[in-house]
Amino acid sequence: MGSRKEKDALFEAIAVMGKAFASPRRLELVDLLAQAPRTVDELARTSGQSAANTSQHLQALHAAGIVTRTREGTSVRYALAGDEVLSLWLALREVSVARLAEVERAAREYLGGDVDAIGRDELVARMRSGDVVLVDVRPSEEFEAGHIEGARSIPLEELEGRLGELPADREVVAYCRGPLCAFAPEAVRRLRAGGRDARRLEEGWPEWRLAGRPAEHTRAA
Amino acid sequence: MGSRKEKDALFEAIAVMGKAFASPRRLELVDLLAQAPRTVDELARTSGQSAANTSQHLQALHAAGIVTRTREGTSVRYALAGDEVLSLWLALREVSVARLAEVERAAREYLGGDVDAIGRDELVARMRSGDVVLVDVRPSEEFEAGHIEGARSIPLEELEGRLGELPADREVVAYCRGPLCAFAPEAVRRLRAGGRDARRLEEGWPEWRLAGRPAEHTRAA
DNA sequence: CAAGTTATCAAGTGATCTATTGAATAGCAA
DNA sequence: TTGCTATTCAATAGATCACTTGATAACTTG
Repeated sequence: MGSRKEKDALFEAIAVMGKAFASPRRLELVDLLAQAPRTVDELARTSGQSAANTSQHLQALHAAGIVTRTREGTSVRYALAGDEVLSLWLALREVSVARLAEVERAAREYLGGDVDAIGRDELVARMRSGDVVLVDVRPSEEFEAGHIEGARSIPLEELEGRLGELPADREVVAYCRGPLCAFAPEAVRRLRAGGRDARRLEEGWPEWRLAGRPAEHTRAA
Repeated sequence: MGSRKEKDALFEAIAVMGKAFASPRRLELVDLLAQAPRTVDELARTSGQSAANTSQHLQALHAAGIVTRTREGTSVRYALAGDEVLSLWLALREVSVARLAEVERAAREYLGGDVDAIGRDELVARMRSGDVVLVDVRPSEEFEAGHIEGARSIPLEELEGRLGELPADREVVAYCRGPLCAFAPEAVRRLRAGGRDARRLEEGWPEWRLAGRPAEHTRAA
């Protein structure tokens, strides 16, 4: 007890968890799983990498206890292992934005020009008074897996074709996967180009859910 | 904006932070720095690795924005970069204990048999009523850098020789670096062997400080 | 059962990471 | 300046990791 050898073994074991977060590909998978559980095939397609590679990374995440695995007929559905894991990922992301200038720079580059944002509480207040319409611009599967209460789903690609569905006299608030997701900023730009008054929600679905705000889950999380 | 290339760059940049937590040696350094700032030489000696290697790891941590560096005459003092970093480390450690059976096993092995623990609130209440004495069993430099209000410093190695300093009619509570530190459990065993009534505090100094509980900082953090 | 999907395995190659060694540099003190 | 200590640099060998390719296994459906 208490020896150097045992201490090394302990840190070695903890580093298994650290290593799981050491690959950009794996982080992208974690980020996708933070929205909704998915099959290997779906993950491979939306992250643009080969199925074999995706499967390997998912197994690494599984070995680190970060994701759970469920067989569903011919496919296997992976999901984040729990809310502690989700909040660990959000914390890692937040610290890296705060402390690494390169992350901040890459984020600005990826997101495009900044657009006006609205916070949680103001959104809730303005929804209650009915002068705002909330739009979830993520892919519809993610909306179906869970979304903010009262939101309607209009995936970004369909936005321009469905502008007519949105009342012209109300401000539109768009939200997406989170502060590092490009969907909502882009949606706001397109809405404005279409003559609407629009802002993005400061945060995304995972942050909202984790904060315990009103949400609707259509399928099991 | 919004392209695959830019998305990859973003995750690549975040993974820099993840990679910093991917090595057991670096985690040990972070864990030491969570107690108190230290010089390269001190870190190398207490972690039992070469100075060159320690320096390299510290540079990796610095590049990831996890530690800050200050020149002090002929030596360089490193410190954790902020409380967000500390809480990220604590979160990583906690999740790995919760989700990796191997970490839990290695911890049991390292800590030796379990000893009775006392929680924050009970400790505060019993200290107030004066029927408990709180002992910090970490090395004295760590105590000097900061400790729980009202604690007295008796480093583990000196404990047996200084048993006489402790009132025999009060229960002793020992605390150390945290739940994965072997000092406090070992101290409790030795105190009991010496005929004292003793328990360990459930948490360590970093958790206490981060929770905003009463603390004394003798030097700058 | 046969065909088709989905996921995993196995092997190999190039890239990255780790720890070591020995040398170089920066600051301090005599 | 000269010596001394603390830190960093540079080069290297060994280990580990990432991604590809091609084959295999699990399951569903016709």
